[in-house]
Amino acid sequence: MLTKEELPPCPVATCFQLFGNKWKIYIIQQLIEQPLGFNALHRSIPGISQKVLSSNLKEMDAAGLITRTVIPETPIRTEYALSELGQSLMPIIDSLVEWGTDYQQLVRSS
Amino acid sequence: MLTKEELPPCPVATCFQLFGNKWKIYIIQQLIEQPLGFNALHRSIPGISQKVLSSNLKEMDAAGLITRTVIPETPIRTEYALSELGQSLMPIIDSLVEWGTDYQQLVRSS
DNA sequence: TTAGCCAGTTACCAAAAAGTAAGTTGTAGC
DNA sequence: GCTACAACTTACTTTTTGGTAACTGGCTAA
Repeated sequence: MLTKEELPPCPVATCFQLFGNKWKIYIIQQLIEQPLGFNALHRSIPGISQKVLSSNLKEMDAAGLITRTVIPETPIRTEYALSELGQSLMPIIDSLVEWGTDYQQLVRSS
Repeated sequence: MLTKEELPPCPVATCFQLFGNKWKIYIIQQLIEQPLGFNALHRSIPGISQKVLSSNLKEMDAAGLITRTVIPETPIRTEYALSELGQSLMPIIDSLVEWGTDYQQLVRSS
């Protein structure tokens, strides 16, 4: 979670700080389906670099949106999953998908 | 509205292209209250520069989210207002405000 | 005629975000 | 000992975005 000092006064700005870029939303969308390891996540999001994936995962973990679990299998794996807080974003994601889909149809039919 | 070529395949990416930065959301939030002229809008959003306001308004007008009306009063004014499409974003804004507020309370109480 | 308001634009600079590609650590199987 | 895989990190460059501040141009009221 953010500290009180990092928290913007505006609720919407808070949202943007936490998940206001396309990569974070894509990561959340992937993790809705199932928990994934780093490389699996990397493969499932076309175009993202390892560097950007890594930094976004760190920020989302710090924000409390996802969990990072090291699994002592062989080879050792790291599993990223949505936290409860992350799950609570699903209605927002859903409404974005719905609105975006409607807009696409509007454009395509014009 | 965007053209078919500018439209990303992913609905969420479409959303980000149209209103995926804090300034655009702030602009929409201001215009929910009432239509505003350029300078009034500029004064009502602390920290935004005229340049960035101007370019964001252009993009949002092109996307069909807002309307731009020149009013032949003296002095001549330009009025920016939410279009019907822009109004349809209100549920998303509302859910962002709600989620952001909840998160803020979580942080403040921890 | 000069000062002021509205609605911007322009040129230039700084900061933030993202892309590229190679390197690192650790473990395991052959 | 070599190869492979998972999970990253690092150094460097490019692109995008945003900020500063000054300027334009139409109109008006004193």
